[in-house]
Amino acid sequence: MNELKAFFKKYIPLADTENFVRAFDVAQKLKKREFLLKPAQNCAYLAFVKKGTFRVFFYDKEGTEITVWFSFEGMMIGDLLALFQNSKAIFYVQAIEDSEISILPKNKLEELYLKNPEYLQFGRKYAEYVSVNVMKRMLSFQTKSAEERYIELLTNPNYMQRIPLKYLASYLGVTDSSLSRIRKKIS
Amino acid sequence: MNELKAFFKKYIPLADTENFVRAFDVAQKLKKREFLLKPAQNCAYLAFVKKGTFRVFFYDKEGTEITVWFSFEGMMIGDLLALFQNSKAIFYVQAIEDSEISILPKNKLEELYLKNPEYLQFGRKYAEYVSVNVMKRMLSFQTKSAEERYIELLTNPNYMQRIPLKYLASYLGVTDSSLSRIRKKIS
DNA sequence: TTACTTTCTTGTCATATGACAAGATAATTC
DNA sequence: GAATTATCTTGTCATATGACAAGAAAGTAA
Repeated sequence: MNELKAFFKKYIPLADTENFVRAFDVAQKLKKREFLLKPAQNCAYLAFVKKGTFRVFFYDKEGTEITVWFSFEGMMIGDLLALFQNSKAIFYVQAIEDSEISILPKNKLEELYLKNPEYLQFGRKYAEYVSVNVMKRMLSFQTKSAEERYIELLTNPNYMQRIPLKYLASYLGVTDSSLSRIRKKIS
Repeated sequence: MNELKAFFKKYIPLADTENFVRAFDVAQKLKKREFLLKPAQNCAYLAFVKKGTFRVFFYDKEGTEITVWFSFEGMMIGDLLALFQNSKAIFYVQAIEDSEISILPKNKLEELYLKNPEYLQFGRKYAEYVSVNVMKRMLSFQTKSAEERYIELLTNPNYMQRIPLKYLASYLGVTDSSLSRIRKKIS
């Protein structure tokens, strides 16, 4: 549970994380390519990545896979769009490597809220944390070229060493041939 | 206060909005082009637009104005990136027309939290609401062309009739000459 | 009105990217 | 190891967009 405590300490400071962290289910394993979630499924939970890598993606109207988000160990993963809208899952969530997660079911979370209103802060802080991340990513789309966005990722070995180019390309908003050319140009 | 109640009813259902809405300060007027906020200022509040139009913008490294967001009457406005990060303002918030706002100061909000833990849900629901909006805008950048994004806006007369092309252009992530050409092509 | 400022359009040229296709390279499975 | 699949690179061509500049149109103020 130490990784989880570290996550909260870093991103979502709470007065008492101990009990909160216990609300997560025991770890669960997923093989490479296995799905944690598919569209239309019930997604009333958040998952914490203990090991491995996940991606969130969907198919656009042309049938092309669009990767929206990645999560590496120490981060949360889920269909946040659905979670925050209280809808069924919209995206696929898939393990890119053999992975291990702990799940925090929504109903357990609500039990905690009743026990201790201080935990109500979790929901707010987490949503604010997500907002900030998505805003930054949106701004990078609005103001930077694919090349600049790629260069930003270069500093993070997780993206460079663990994510296949084709996933990275759609995450950056370009085709894989374009990203391949960008790569060539930079090196 | 009816517009405010309508906002909460529509976007952030709370058991009791009455007292919550009273926490907003009395209306305040801003002339066209006037600033509600500038970078580095204290932004410990959220504003509700009773009348008029606002935009959130900044200058990129080339010195070009980039408009990040618009708000029309019935919507909230503020430097949410700063608000959620507890930092000083990062963006300019400017009235595009003569406008009227009501401010909800953060400290008043916190008083309410103590009075009634139910209000703690506001912070979460608002941040989730913002997340969803920003995610959708991010997805539209990731998967759509400037032309498609512009076509989406066509259905909303607020954007078409009240926002100068040059603001719209940077909001869509293109130059104003490009947007002018897109417009021509469509008509 | 007249002058001035702001906003929008258009022209030219260079470049980035997409679509599509063919191969090359690497990884996985049997 | 061989076969198969997955991943990445490269070529060609068409198009969208940016940079820059000039001018038209609309709005604002004296």
